[in-house]
Parts: sequence; structure tokens; C-alpha cells
Amino acid sequence: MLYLRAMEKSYQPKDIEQRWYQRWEDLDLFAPRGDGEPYTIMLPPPNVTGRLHMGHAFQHTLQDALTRFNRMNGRQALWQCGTDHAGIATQMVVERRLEAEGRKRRDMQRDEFEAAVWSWKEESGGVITDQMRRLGTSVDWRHERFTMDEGLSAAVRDVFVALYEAGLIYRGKRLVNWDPVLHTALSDLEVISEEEHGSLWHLRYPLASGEGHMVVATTRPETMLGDTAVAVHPDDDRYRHLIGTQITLPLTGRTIPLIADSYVDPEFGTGCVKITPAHDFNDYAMGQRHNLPLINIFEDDARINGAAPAAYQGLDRFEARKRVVADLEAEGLLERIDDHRLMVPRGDRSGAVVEPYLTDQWYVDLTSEEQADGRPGGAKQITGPAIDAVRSGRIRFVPENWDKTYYEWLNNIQDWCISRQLWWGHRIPAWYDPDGNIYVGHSEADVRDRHGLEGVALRQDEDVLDTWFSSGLWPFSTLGWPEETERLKTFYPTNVLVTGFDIIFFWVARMIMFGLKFMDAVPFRDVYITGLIRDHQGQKMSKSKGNILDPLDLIDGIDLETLVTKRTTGLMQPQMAPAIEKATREQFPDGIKAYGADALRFTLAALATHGRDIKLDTGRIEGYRNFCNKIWNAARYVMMNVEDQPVAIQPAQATVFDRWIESRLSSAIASVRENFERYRFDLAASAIYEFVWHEYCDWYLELTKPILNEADHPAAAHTRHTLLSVLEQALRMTHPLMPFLTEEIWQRVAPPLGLAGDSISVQSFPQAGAIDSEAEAEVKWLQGLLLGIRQIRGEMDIAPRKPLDLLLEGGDDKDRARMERHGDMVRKLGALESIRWLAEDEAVPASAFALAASLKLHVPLAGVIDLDAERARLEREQGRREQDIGRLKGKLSNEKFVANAPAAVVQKARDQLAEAEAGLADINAQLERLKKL
RNA sequence: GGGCGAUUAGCUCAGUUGGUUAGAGCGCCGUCUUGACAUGGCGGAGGUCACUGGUUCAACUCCAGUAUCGCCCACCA
Repeated sequence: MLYLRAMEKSYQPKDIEQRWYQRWEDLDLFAPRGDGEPYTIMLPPPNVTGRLHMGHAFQHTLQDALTRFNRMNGRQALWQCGTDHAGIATQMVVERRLEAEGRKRRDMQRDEFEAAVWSWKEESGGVITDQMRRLGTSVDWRHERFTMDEGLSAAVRDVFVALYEAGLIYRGKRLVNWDPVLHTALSDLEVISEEEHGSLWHLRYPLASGEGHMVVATTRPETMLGDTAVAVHPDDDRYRHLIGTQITLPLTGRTIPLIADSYVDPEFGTGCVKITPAHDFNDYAMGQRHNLPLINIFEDDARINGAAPAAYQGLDRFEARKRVVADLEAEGLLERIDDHRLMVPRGDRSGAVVEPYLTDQWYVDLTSEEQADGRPGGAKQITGPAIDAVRSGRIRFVPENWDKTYYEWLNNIQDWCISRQLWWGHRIPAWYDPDGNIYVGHSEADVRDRHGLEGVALRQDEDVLDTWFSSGLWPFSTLGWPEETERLKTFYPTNVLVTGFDIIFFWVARMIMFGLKFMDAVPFRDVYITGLIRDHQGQKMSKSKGNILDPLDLIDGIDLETLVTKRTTGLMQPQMAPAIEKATREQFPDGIKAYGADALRFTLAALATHGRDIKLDTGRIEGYRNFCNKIWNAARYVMMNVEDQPVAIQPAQATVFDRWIESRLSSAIASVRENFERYRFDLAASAIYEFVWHEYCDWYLELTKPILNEADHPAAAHTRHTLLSVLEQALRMTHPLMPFLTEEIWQRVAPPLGLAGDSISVQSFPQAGAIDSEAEAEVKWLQGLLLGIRQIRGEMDIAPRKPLDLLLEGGDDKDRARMERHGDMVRKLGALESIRWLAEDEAVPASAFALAASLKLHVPLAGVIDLDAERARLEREQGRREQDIGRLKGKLSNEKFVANAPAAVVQKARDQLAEAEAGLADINAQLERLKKL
């Protein structure tokens, strides 16, 4: 009992949480245990230098709940964790830090820079793992992996070599998305296109004949320096006669042809398009069709190069644009400028406008068809199987409709550009000899060996691989692949992947491709796609909007000034600071309270509905913090009552209340189990909440008080047992969502029941027992009776403890028998002075009235009763019943309803009608009596 | 231009194969500091289920369309 102290009056998460995680880890409870059926979740590896945001906290909560639930069910549960080296993101962070120290990457040696990244990784890598521990995540820390670990790097090289040898990786010179700030190629996915304000410049291109000119419209006038044609639609009558003639390209002195291509839309602009094959994807394609020359006019930082006239060389592309427009205008060749909205492609990391740029890059073939030499192309070998895995149901998206997004993307996919001109990442395992021949292998020695390259100078490719290339191997590389380890055999394929929709393409699809290709099996059975966590107004959380919430601040709390500082420092746009400060002060005038990890987790689970983003409101977290306190205090009550008291276990002595709460618990357990299995964390959370608060606390605990407060009550011992046992099971049921609180309480509750263990987290998840419908009916009856009394009290403004007399009228033998059994309980919980049945011919005194099914309750209130209030209340009841009766009569008088609806539905309507009519008669009678007073 | 989603109480959301008096939390009103808990108890008010048609004995639920909002994909210069 090392860890246990006297229970404070209220729940203090800080005390509890800090003690338990360390203990769990010391006991190594989160490694796979036993020999049950394996259950595996791969943690989407966060960026090693990052911090966890609310989205991570959300996903980690769900993964932890699943892992804990399955661990408690006896599965060999593995939650594989680790971090991603995050090529571009990390390189940028480190470069920025170096610049703060006055150092520049370009002045450094490559190995020197890599060393700086590794040391930054060591320094900052602990932030995430610390955050995860604070959240209570039960990952297998001893097998934590990093995508640049030697084993994972070897896997990357093996995959690259294998795909290259299969003809599925190739090197090619073509137009790529080029980031001129980061000086690297990007994949299609890393380019974000958004609509921006721009202009449409109408330029005059003189005909070489000297007779007139063509007018072309462009959004990028500077690229005219690289034009190699002007195109019109072949059927465009305005220009048809000019097709094939030459045009004098202004400013350059070059002559270019007027060509015809049906790609051109005659309706748009002037119907004439300038063609720049080296700087536009469409123009590139057209250039291929028409054998046009490519003129690259940019350096790799998008300055104008030597291919352009000297006047423009060295200018940045935007400078060049101004200059070109000015020069054209000076020559009278600028017809007009229209405002124009256009889609501007930007690099997702740098924000720089991406330039289509002709370079040599490495690609994974995802599109080509089967080839004549028998080599299956990428479409057949990689993309097709990935589509089929989902189509055949071997992989299931939850919610299901994400499969459409997945198919849509794969059906329109392009080859994947995997090379990046960065220093941080997996170096491409390709070497060049002085003649430029390419050799791909696992290492330089391997290459020399295989190709007999003794004594030949070899130079390794400078580029690194796209980060997602290594992330795509995560489900098997972390388990030891390419070695055939025991771990790999046991835990692959994994059961479920929990992630956001934003990386379905980046990551999910690629894991499926690689998993199928290299493991010959799907990497996971289910893909649970979570919604996005948004702020209380539904805005996306982002540093630049200043609406970020750090999970740790919700756990530990934070004062307003610290929060303001945190949100306003290190902004990309410092001018936003005042607005962010104002909004923060408005939303959190007192800062953020400490809610604790359990409350945060429970909230996130409760909000996890399918197919919907989540607006996170701290009010909601506060509500669940209160729920933690409720559990805490219920446990206090239980412990107070079992200390030094006998706890019996003979079921024969069970009261109907004991049977009732056991039965309700069974329903709750069944619901929680089912909903965890369906990934309905929201329903699981509400089943727990409903049971613990509104059944166990609101009713059962209250029902035990009259028994336990009476000296030597015959049911006391068993009641204590039930109090403990139900709480103990409820704790196990709640543990996957609230690991800390349940552990703390379980350690106190288990021993009196003769149970013990290192931790609740390795106990079994409770099993649902039988439903006791007899007990449920009896307690429901009792609740109805007490509700009637409370309604009278509540609406008549009678003090809760003022003793009342209760007169009963009507009812049947069952009511009398039940009242016989529970009269004492009703008297105590209803704070009644007396209970008496009205004699058959006895006049009803002036009283407040309530109905409990067919039982009529009268509370005599001579002199005290507010007749008007009571009449108004009864009339409201009257109105309700009349409405019901009207509706039910209408239904039942419809012959088709009676004929077609299932018998049970018709009977139900009849019963409801009878009950409503009887109730209405009772209320009318009471109203009549009131009139006479 | 294609695809997906949302619209239910003041707010945030449930409502599983069509049959419930359409629910919960927060907020609101009233009341109560009783030996688990005021981070609480008890009672209460509050909804033409976005709109229009259709299918059906029966529609929040199924179908079609409309409106508003949001997201993803796409080469219109």
C-alpha cells in the first residue's frame, strides 16, 4: 500500500497521475504479455522534433483505450511507438536554430550538419515521449523506434534496391514541383494549391510576317522568356488561317511557331495560349506532342538564368515579371491587364510558390502498364493490389465512406517522386561512376562487389528519400523486417490504424502498397479515420491563428499570462500578436484550470463520433473533470462503509437493489464492450457516465444508506459486498479511458474483495452477467414512486426534509406487495412521516397529487397547498395526456395501421392509450376535487 | 468541374437495420449546504428534427430535389 494515502475530500488529479505512470513503466506492464491472440496498433510516428498537439492527444487516447481494452481481454497487446525523422520539417527547424546562432547550413559540411540534427534530436526528442507519458499512453517503450535507426534504414535500402531491380523505381528527367526556397523537389501531395488574387496579362505577340499580332493571355508573363510556341484551337476560325505561321517572340528576338492543339479552350481569354514547355505541366505535355524545344529560364532558386536575354539574368522571378511587363508596355505590346483569381501552388513547408522545373529525380512507378518484356508495371504491381485490398474488404475504413477518397486518389495517381535535395534523411542507395552510369545496391561495397567495380571512383547520389518512403514501411520495419523475427511473425498484420484523413494519401496508402508488396499481406485490418480537433468556434487550431491548446496545459492548467506569452511568441506573423492576445484573454479570463489527464481523455473519447470534426470546449472537459470527482467521492463513500466492517458474499442474501445494480452493470459492460469493438468511443463513454453517475451514484448509493445506517441490518454485509464489487467492476470497465483515477481507486477497493494485483491495467475486463428483469421492474416501480413524491415537493416548493404524509390510492396486489417490502425504503428516501392506503370509501383530503403508473399518490397539504400552482401543474399533465390520447386514437382508428403494423406495435399503442386514458381520468378527478376547495 | 460531409433544445452533440412521449452534457429557472460529492442533490422550462416533394399503415430515420455551411481532389492559360 506504498502508494495509498487517505482519500482527500475532492479529486486531485495531480497527486494521482504523477505517481502511477512511473510505477507502470517500472513494472513493464505495457510490453505484450501472455500467449493470447496478438493485438497490434502502430502508433503514427510523430515528428521527432515536434510537440504533441490536441490531434495527437485525441488519437493517442483512442489508441490507448483500444490497447488497454484488448490487453485486459487477455490479448497479447502491442502498441508500437516511435518517432519519424520528418526530413524537410526537421531540417528546417534545425536550420532556423543554426541561423539563430549565426551559422548557415550552406557553409557547413554535410556530416557536420547531420551531426547538428542528431544532437537536436537528442535534445528535443524527449518532449513527445514525456507528453505521451503524461497522457498515460501504454506503449511498449522498450521497443521504441526511430525511422533513422540502423534497422529501419537497412529496411529502406532493401526496399529501394528491390523495387529498382524489379523496374519499379526509375530515375528520370522531367518536370517536377520545385520549391525554389528549399531547393528541392516535392511530391504532388506536398503542393498545396489555393486561390489567390492575381492578374491576367494580355500580351501582343507580333506575327513574323509583320502583319498584325496575336494576343495571348497569361498569369505568368515572365515565363514568356521561355516560350517556344503559341497555340490555338484547330477549329478556331479566327486563327485557323494562321496555323503554321511564325511569330516573333518579343524581348528575345526568337521566332516561334503558331501551333494547333485541341487542349486550347477558344472561349477562355483570347483563345491563344503561350506555350512554355519547361515551366508549365500542360505546356510540357503539349511540347511533347508537338516536339517543341524546352527552354529552361530559371536557376534552382528561380532567378532568371543565362538562357534569357542579359537584361533579365539574375533577376528573381517576381522582379523579372515586373521588368518583362514594363518592357512590353514600353514597346506597346501590353494590351491590357485584368484582375484574375487563380490557383497558386505553394510548398506545404516553405510556403514558396512552387515552380514546375526540369530536373533529374527518382520515381516509384505507380502508373505504367505491363511491359512487353514481362515486367509488370507499377499499375499492376503496386497500385492495383492496393486498391483491391480495400475493395475486397481485407482492409476496412471506419467510417466506411473514406474508401471512396482512397479509390479516387489511387485511380488518378501519378508516379511518386521520392528524391529530395535535402541533407536530412535516408541517402539514396545509388552510386555513379565517372561516366554517369548508375549502380543501385545496399552499400558501396555491395555495388562494387556485384558490378565488379574494383578501383573505379564511385560517387553516391546526393539526394535523400521522401520521409514517407520510410514511414510507409513502419508496420513491418519496426518489427524487425527484413529479418524474419518472432515479433514480426506475431504482430504483423496489425489490427487497426488510428489516424487523420489528412495522411490517407501520404501514409495510409503507401503502407498498404509496401505492406502488400513486401509482406504479401495487408498492414492492418481496420483504418479508423478520426475527425479533426477544432477550437470552440470550429476553427482549425494553428500556431498562426493563436488558438492552439497544448494537451499538457489542459492537464496541468496554465495561468492567463503564461498562456498569452506562449501563444504570441515565435509567430511567423508577429503582427497577429495583439489580436491573438485579445482573443485569448476573452476566452480564458482566468487561464485554464487543471483538469487532469483522465478528464481530458474521457472528453476526447466522448466527443469521438464518426465522420465529424470535434469542437473542443473547455466546458466539456470541466464536466468530465466533475465526473472524475463523482467517481472519487463514490469510492470514498464505499470505503467509508466497508472499513472494519464485515463484507459478506452469499448471493442468497442479495437485496433486490443489489440484484438491480448488478443487472444494470451487466448492461453497461455489454454496451461498453460492444462500442469499443465498433470504435464508438462516444457511446462507450456515455454508457460509463450514465451507469456510474445516474444509476450507481444517484440510486444505488442512496438505496444503501438506509440499510447501512441502521444498526445490524440483515442485508448490510451483502450490501457492502455489492457496493465494492460493482465499483470494482465499474473501475475495470472505465480503466481504458481513465487509467490513472481507476488505478488509484482500484488499489483500495480490490483488497477488501480478496483481489490484488500490481495494476488494474493487467486485470481482466469485466464480463456482462445476466439481466435480472424482475429486479429491474421492481426498482423501476420504486423509482416511479419516489419521482412522484419528489415532483410534488419540487413543484410545491416543499423543503426536501419536511416530513410528509403519503396516501396511496388504487394500484393492484403487486403494488401492495411491493409497498409491503419497500415501505421503509420509500419512507426514508422520500422523507415521509407516514404511508397509508386510502380505504375504499374514504374521501380524499386536500392534497397534492401525482401518478406512479396506476398508483395514485396524495400528499395532504391542508393550509400549505398553493391551489393555483397545483391546478396549473395538473392542467399541464392533463394537456399532455390529451395530446397523447388524440395521437394514439388517430393511429388506432386507421385500419391500415391495425392491419399492417406488427401485432406488437399495435398492442403497444393500445396499452399506451389505455394508460393515458386511465391517467387522464385520475387527473380529471383530482382537478374536480380541487375545484371544490 | 468532380467527390465527400454537415444541418436535431440557447450552445456542443447522440439518435445503430423506419414504430421512442426525439435524448444527453453544458447553459437557463426554482430549490436545498442532509455524514460520499456545491467539482454536489432534487425538481422544472426549452425542439414545426434546414426546406419541398415522394415511398409507406407509419419518416429525424428511406428516395429525389432545393438552400446554407464546410472539407478534399482537379492543368483552364
